[in-house]
Amino acid sequence: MPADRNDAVVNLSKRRGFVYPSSEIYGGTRSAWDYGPLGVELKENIRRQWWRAMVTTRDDIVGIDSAVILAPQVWEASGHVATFSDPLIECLHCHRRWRADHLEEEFEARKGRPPEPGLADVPCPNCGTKGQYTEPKQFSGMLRTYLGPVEDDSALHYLRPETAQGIFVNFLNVMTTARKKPPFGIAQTGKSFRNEITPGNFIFRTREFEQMEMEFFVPPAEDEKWFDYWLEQRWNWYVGLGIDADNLRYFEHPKEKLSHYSKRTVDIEYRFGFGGTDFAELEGIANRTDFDLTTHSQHSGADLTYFDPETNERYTPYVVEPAAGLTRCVLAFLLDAYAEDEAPNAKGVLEKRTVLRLDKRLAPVKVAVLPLSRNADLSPKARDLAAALRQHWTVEFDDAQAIGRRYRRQDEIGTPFCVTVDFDTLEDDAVTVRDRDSMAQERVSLDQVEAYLAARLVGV
RNA sequence: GCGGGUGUAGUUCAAUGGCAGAACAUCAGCUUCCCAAGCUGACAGUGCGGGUUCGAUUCCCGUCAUCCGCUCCA
Repeated sequence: MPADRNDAVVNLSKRRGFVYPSSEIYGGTRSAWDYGPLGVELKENIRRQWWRAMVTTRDDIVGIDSAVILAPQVWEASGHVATFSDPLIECLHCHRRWRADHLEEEFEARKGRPPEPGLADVPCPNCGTKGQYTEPKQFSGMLRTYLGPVEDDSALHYLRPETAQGIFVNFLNVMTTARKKPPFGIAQTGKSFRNEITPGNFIFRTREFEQMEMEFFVPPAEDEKWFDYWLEQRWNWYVGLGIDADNLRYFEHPKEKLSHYSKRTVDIEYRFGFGGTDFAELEGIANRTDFDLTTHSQHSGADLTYFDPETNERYTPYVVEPAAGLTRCVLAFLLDAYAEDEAPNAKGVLEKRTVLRLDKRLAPVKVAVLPLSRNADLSPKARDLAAALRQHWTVEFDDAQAIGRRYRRQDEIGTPFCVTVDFDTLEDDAVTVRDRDSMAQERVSLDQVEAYLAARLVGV
């Protein structure tokens, strides 16, 4: 049911306020999506868990928040201006589009001879027509903007296509001010922008998206050891937050298709199940070698080497980079949490129940306070309780319509606990706490509710 | 960007060259109401722009969005 599940999740996202089409009242723009009240909570909870796992619970990684718009020289040095664009050609006969370099290489490879320049003999893989293509057109993956009053070349700047470069250019700053030495890491989350040819599959591929990247600087000889370490760490992070391991897999990039900076790249893929995709990339772990620090050193003139006083050696650190898509994580966690089971209704008939089995740490709302009915005696008590709990967690108060309906509403957005104030509460000062997954209820005295929930909401 | 499909309440679907309907959802109210119950009521729609026509949601053109494919890899 992956296709149905995906439709259901897209639908739920809109209906309950996780994700909306961007600029919807003007017809929408396909480049991006907006995150609603629940979506922003989920996204920030994912970010918080990542930051906690990568930064605050470790003494070898620190965080930064660099600018989206960096000096244009950064992107020239990083190789993005040169290589982050593809030569696209179109067959004049069938109008299919191809990457000129790929077409040439594959054709020559089949003939078993070294590449010759030109596409004169190369047949269109679709219709077979030989050599009839438009001129190659450079399609840049970077978004441009012009800073200042004059739109000329000197004002041209780029929106970052990855957060990583903001880390590399701050390598010296961080190393000296945070007093770190390799192996150590610098982490950053934030927006990145890519002029994707085709955005699509809901929030999977958008032109504006969020990343969670960490650059781990290590002695050159230790790169492979740390690469394996992060491969395992990152897998465990997903599984630890509830992703079904059967829906994850590693994908080793073939050597000949590696990015310009990479010695080895392994993706962690999730079974998104969209359209033509089955598994698709959630996070890429790359061995960027000393490529970035070396090139920035050459272009800027800054010395980006590290001198190790213990071994008396000077070296340019190698970099192992786990780069995750935060917005893709939102989608993966939503898809993986979505479940339908059965629960009896008021008449004892089994009915479908939709429930997001999100990890408690990720759930957008932790507790819902629900007076059994809208009643002058119950409401004040329930509101006071909600206000008290709100000091610690995200809390919803809901007294509209039947109690069963309200439980289901909370199930659908993944709220782990519902606290019900009923007429007995007025006598015994106790409330009912209901668990999302088991639907089991427990009577807890009012002065114990906070402690009861705190014990079950650790690490949020 | 190219080829093909699709655009009707929040959602899922009807209908029509001449007043656009339903279900569910939402909101208000009633029933001491613990798992989507019942009853009453309310809000709410032809993606946008142009053309043909006395009249267009319906036919035509454009545009925007979306789905499938080529390509993009967080």
